[in-house]
Amino acid sequence: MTDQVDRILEQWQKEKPGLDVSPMAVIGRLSRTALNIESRLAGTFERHGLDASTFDVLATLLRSGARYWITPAELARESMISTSAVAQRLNKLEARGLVAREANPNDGRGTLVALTDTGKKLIEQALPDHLETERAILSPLSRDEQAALALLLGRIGDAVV
Amino acid sequence: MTDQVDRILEQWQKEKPGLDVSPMAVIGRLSRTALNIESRLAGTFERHGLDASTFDVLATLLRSGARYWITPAELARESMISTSAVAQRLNKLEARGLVAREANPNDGRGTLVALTDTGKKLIEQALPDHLETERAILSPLSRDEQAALALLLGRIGDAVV
DNA sequence: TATTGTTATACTCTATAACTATA
DNA sequence: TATAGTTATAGAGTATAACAATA
Repeated sequence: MTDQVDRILEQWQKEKPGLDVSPMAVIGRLSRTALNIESRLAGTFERHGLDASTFDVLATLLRSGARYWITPAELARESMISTSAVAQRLNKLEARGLVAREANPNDGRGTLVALTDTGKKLIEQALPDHLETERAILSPLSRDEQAALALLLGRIGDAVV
Repeated sequence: MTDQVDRILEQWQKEKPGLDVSPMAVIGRLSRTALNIESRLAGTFERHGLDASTFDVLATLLRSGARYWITPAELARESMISTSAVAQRLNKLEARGLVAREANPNDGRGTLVALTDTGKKLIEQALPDHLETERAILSPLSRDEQAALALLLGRIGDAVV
């Protein structure tokens, strides 16, 4: 049962016999798995008229509490993008009537963002479908194996971040 | 030892208590880890005047055998992008003198691509540095743990692809 | 002066479609 | 007709820098 990464490792082995390319086995699979997952999730998003970055914003707003408003700066931090990218995402979402912007009463320079009723309805419809896709992706692994995977990834993440 | 993903899960737990968001623990960490790794690898590439896609092409050429030429179609397959994207990548690499294109003697329609001496030198310098970065990223895990991680990722990949 | 947020701008990357040349 | 590869084009997404308003 060889996969694409196995073939690549064999090529390296043949071409550069002295080189220890074993890290590629792990990181190569990680990258390719992430890419594959991304494209599978994209299918679910599309069924709801969303894409990954739109879902990201709406989900962040939903989980931050239906009755709260959050600032563009917080959104930027959550999504690891610039505040300018956030402004441009919000422009689109606002045009579609999915989010609303209001002046921040505590800071005249600021803005607060929240889901509209339409936006809330949309993300609440998409979320269970999204989770179902994630569950399907992970289904080849037992619960314990999923937990082990999360733990190993967390150990790398701690060091990387 | 809570991380970003833990915080997100707690938010969901609070806001949607009935919802089983456990798949997010795994897939969220996988996505974020992949992103972090990507940005760390980018640093190494940059030190050699490369980026991920450039490295990708040069490494594919190197491991396919120094004395062989490969077709743009093969490059597209390896990198999972369109042949048009390959042509545009090759234009840049050719302009920098890192790859050479020649007519395919066996097929008048075709092109064959190979590393130039300069390109070979560059990728052979970058490769050990790249592997060192990958090793550093994986260093929090023992050899066995790295193997276990690769295996778990492979099990997901098999199902996804 | 520093900070929040938006916009103007430019850049990078990509895929689709049109095109050339050959099979 | 089908295929290999390139180019022209347009679209998506981003960040940097400039800007306005307020702290």
